[in-house]
Amino acid sequence: MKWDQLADETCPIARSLAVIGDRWTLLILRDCFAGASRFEEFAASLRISRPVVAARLATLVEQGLLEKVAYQERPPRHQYRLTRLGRSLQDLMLVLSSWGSRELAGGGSVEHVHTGCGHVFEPVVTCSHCHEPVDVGAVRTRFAPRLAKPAETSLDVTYGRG
Amino acid sequence: MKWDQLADETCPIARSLAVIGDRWTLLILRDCFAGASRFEEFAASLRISRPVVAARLATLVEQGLLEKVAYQERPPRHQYRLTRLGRSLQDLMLVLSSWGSRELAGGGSVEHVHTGCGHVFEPVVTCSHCHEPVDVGAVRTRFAPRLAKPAETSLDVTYGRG
DNA sequence: ACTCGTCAGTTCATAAACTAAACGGACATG
DNA sequence: CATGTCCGTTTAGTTTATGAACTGACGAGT
Repeated sequence: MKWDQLADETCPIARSLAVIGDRWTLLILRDCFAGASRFEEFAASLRISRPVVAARLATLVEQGLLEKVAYQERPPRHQYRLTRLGRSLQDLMLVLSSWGSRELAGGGSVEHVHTGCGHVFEPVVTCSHCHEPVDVGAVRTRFAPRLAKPAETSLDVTYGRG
Repeated sequence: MKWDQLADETCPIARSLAVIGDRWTLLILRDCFAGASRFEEFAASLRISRPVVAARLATLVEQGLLEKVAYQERPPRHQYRLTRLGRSLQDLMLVLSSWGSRELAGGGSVEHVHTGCGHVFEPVVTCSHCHEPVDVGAVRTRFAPRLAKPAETSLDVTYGRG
């Protein structure tokens, strides 16, 4: 499988990763959520090579996660801003941040404040039907019936085989 | 910044990506959640080069997300199974899958069933304090006070500058 | 006018990562 | 003894990323 064929996969995880699965893309988006908007900010924050910053920003604009907005004409200057689609990754960023803080060495160096209630919080993934937190192991994933097809390997199983 | 320095960052998103930010790692983990456990299953499912499959599985074992368990001695055969740490990525996988289904072309080709209530559901990220869904834009991220330090660029802002 | 600095990239040569294809060993089957 | 399966490794070639330097448009200072 080539990287750029991933977008054509049926699996939504594969399609998501085709957009944000690049090594640096989520770090660029993190900086966007943190308020960064200019080329030099991303380059300084990530300390990766400038061609890569330029390439990633270009594809993010192309994919509609960021938009390039001119804020002055002379000299031409613009900022990269999150679109609605880009902002829709907030849930993912929260869960990713929370996982790293909870599970990895280094601990929780950042806090998230819910402006709705004003408190520091951790994201809790709940069920849209019963509103209870979704416990580890309490999920089965299957092909949606309308698209069911003979799969190469069945996905209609829980994890852990033996 | 080099890829392998990411694990030493303060930011939990950077540290998370040091573990799962590789191009293929989340696809391998997806297959694990779907029940895959053997080398040939991963190689067939991902259709990426076998050395990369071997390398990714090895680092996942090293990082403690998978464990390599012998299931027969002669010939020596083993399976890769999710550890507790690996299973703790369930939330992330759900949110990633849901985002792809909702926001990207291709639609929702898989469904998640919550075995707690028995219904098909979408993951909803809620606030651990007030239990309300966390709306887009309703989050501020800041350095945790005990680790507050003069940041190169302040992270204590919401997204969208101008 | 001349030099310096900022911003947003691009170009270039080199270094790292990935790739397909073939090979290896340890066994099982026929 | 030949073939097949499983789990990789080796090899050689291609792709991608890297740091460093460069371009170009402009503004500020002298």
